[in-house]
Amino acid sequence: MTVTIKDVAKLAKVSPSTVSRVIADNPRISHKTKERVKIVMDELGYHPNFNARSLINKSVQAIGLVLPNSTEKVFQNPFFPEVIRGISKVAHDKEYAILISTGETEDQIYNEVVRMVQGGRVDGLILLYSRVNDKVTNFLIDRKFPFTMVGKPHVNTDAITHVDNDNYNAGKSVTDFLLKLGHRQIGFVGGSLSLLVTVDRLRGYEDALAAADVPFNKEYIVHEEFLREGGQEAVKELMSLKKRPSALVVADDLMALGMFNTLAEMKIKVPDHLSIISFNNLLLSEISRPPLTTVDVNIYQLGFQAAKCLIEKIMNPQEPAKRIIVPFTIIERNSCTTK
Amino acid sequence: MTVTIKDVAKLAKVSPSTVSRVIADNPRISHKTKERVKIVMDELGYHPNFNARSLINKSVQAIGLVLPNSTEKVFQNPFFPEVIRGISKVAHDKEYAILISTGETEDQIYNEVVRMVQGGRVDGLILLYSRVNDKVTNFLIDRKFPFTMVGKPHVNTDAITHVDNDNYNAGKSVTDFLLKLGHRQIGFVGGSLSLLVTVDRLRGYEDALAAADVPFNKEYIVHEEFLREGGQEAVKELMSLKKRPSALVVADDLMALGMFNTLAEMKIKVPDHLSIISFNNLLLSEISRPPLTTVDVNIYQLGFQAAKCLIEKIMNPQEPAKRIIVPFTIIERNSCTTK
DNA sequence: TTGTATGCGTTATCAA
DNA sequence: TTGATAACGCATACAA
Repeated sequence: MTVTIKDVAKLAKVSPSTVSRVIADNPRISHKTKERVKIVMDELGYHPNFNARSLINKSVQAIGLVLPNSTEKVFQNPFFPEVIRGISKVAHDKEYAILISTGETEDQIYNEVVRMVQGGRVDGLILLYSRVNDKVTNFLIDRKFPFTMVGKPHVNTDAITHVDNDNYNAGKSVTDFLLKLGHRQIGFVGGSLSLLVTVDRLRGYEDALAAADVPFNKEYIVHEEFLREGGQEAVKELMSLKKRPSALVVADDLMALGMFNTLAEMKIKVPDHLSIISFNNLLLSEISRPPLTTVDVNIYQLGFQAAKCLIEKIMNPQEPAKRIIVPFTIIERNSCTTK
Repeated sequence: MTVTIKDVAKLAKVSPSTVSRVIADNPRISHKTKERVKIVMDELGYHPNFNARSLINKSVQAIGLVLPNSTEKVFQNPFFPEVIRGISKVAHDKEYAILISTGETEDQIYNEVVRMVQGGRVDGLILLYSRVNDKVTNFLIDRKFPFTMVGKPHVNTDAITHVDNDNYNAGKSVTDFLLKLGHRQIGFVGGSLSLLVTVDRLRGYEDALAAADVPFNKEYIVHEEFLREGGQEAVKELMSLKKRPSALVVADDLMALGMFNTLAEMKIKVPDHLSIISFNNLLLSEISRPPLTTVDVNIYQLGFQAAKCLIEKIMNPQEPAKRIIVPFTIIERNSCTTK
């Protein structure tokens, strides 16, 4: 059916190994036969079989992306396409294929990863999240399988190459920003506490409050999914408090956006009645009404660097673990005002 | 290094073929040995090697997605993540992996596809575009390789399974919509004419004008990329005409959004001075100012159906070619008004 | 510089 | 019900 190395060999009147060497551009093959074989390859439309090759090389020239969740949910948030843009850039340059996980639950994803790795489907993985006690991470460490992480590892931080923002300081800066505007009732809307990004930013938030002698109020802390619905839930909760916050730190632009609808229904105006600062600087943060004051975390770079490090690691297993901190910037728009 | 079928065989005191049969759940193996082998597999942490298996099966349980362009560009438009959401849903259900193309130019993408196909990296492909004289399409037809298309094939329409909107009627409906509002100077901003979606909608637009006895004005037709910049270019061009259009049909929400900035600079108000109706009903069309009147083309379904058909085709090569038309709906918001 | 033989991990065929 | 053997397509050690 498909044309193999043998077909080429036969027609070129050489042995299969010679053809194989021509493909690998082995220097010990005469220029003449190289040419001849190449012509036959073209003629026959020969292309090497990846699976056969991988079987020997133990390399498939592919990297896998592990999402925190089902693609279905995750791709609702423009954060992920944007990381993938960065990843894809280097994958393409280095001629690696990209495989994406599709599992829906944590367990499904774990099993998928195990199959990918053990089955030899990928040479390395990028984890697009960092979670406490993550089975996937533990498995990969255990197997000594090459991977990098967007975010900060829960444990073995120094042994795992990862690309992250300084989320502690980001959380702090953002809170300081609101404090400077005169706010004292500042709410914090994060993702799950099992996500390290939440933990770090929350710590920054707490420390900023403490430094300003603002008492910490547990009721002001809410955790929800990084989706519009998450923002809606969060704001409902916070705005039903007897003492409403006057400003909010929100972990994601999409959540902030979700809040807008709910707040409108409640006749609460942003920023007049409630200041909101969020994270990610997605396109939508620029076009929303009001435009969001947000933290640009440089998503593209996050992906780009993670992919770059991964491929380095794959090509050279001795490559030491790295930590890369991508800088963030507060983009001031119109969702915050003085208290 | 990795544990193979032979290791399991040895420890379970059976032959490798028996182990293989246990994996395949072959009925001719006694329940007893099946259990024994399974225990050993667990013990050793055995997982089948995908590449070896594919070598024989000629099936890799993976589908490839071919983007019209570099991931870098394409993922700026939320259309694609949304199609992928639909695709991913069925891929996951059927246990297929997803590979995405990363090529930047048409030629690079073509070569990538050839390598994917000939190299046996995927069992089938989904083309996320439809283009005139597309090398990729021709190659796949020629090779009789399973693929489906989101969009309408340029040629061999009946022989290629594809999922599309009725873009002719969509273009017509949208133009009628503007005509009913009293507009006569209606501009059309599409993507490249090599994209069939543009061609179809343009025909609908023209026919609607003709039916309403509105003269067709060539100057009112502009073609740009499906990006914000594309919208900006287009609107600059159209608004520099001596006789400006009073309404625009725009091929994509993101383009429409791009127009907003430029129009603001020009002190042209939407919809007061210019009505805009666009396509796709992306999230951003809902939050933009003003919210966009747009056509919901049901992107998720487009992807979902394309994936479903592809996998059917892979599992049964006899499966006849299908055409699936996903319905569209005009979502009226506030970017259009009467003339 | 080139060819032969062997093996990668699995499945399928044939025998037992 | 199970085992031995060949084959999938390619790469490499060893020979020539």
